Amino acid sequence: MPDLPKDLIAASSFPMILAVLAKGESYGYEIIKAIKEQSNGQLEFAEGTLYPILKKMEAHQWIASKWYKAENGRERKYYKLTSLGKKQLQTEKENWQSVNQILQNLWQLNFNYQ
Amino acid sequence: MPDLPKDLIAASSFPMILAVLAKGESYGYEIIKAIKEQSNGQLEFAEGTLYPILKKMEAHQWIASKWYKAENGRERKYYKLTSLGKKQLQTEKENWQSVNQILQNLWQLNFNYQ
DNA sequence: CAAATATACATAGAACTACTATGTATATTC
DNA sequence: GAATATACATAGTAGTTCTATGTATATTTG
Repeated sequence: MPDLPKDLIAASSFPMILAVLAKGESYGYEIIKAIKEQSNGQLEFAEGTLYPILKKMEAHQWIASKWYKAENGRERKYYKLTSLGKKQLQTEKENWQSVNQILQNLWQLNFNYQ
Repeated sequence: MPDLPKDLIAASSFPMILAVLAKGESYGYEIIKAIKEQSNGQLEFAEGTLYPILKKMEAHQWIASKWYKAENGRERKYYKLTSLGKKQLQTEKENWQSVNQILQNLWQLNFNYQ
């Protein structure tokens, strides 16, 4: 299967990451893994892609971070959704659903014309 | 309803325009109107947005254009899907459906946790 | 035990893209 | 005749993305 186009990955990155964090707080590396698993390997965010997004979300106050120490002593930066972030997740979802509905309707028309 | 984010509009522009042309050949201004109607006004491509996209699609040979003269004597540039374009429409659709499915699965998980 | 890999976070800047701003032009409406 | 709609077009600015590269430590492998 061909790689997904960059613009589509970019457009879905925010809703996707917010959705992962809605399941529970998580840290960068684990978020990457969760998305890879959820997409059966179709999507794999590089760290250099993910951390700027997390930084931006934090700047928007959609998420908040906190350092924790893992069992092996490693430091991990955990992110969790804020109430603002939950609202934004809802907004991202509605936006996506809107565009998706428009596309599905158009494709339905295409199908009917075939 | 708030405006849709630019990145989502950008990511969906190609599949959307290809889908409009799958219904039948059309010209620029009419494509803009078709999308506006199909989206109940949520989406409104500016000409400065549309024509570079059409140009790019033509460069990819997904569409072909031809000048026709309208009833009032005005020249119109009609675009139609090529067989390559039909394949690309299918690819765009599959890509979108892939990402959409990933998001819907994640949102389903979110819903179950609420 | 050393090398390789995995884990974990981070940022600069080059490359790329989008779309606004602006343009030309003619038909129609007010 | 002015305003608006219709019709097509492009340059270049602004913004964005993500690659490349970095630091660092734990674990696995040979």
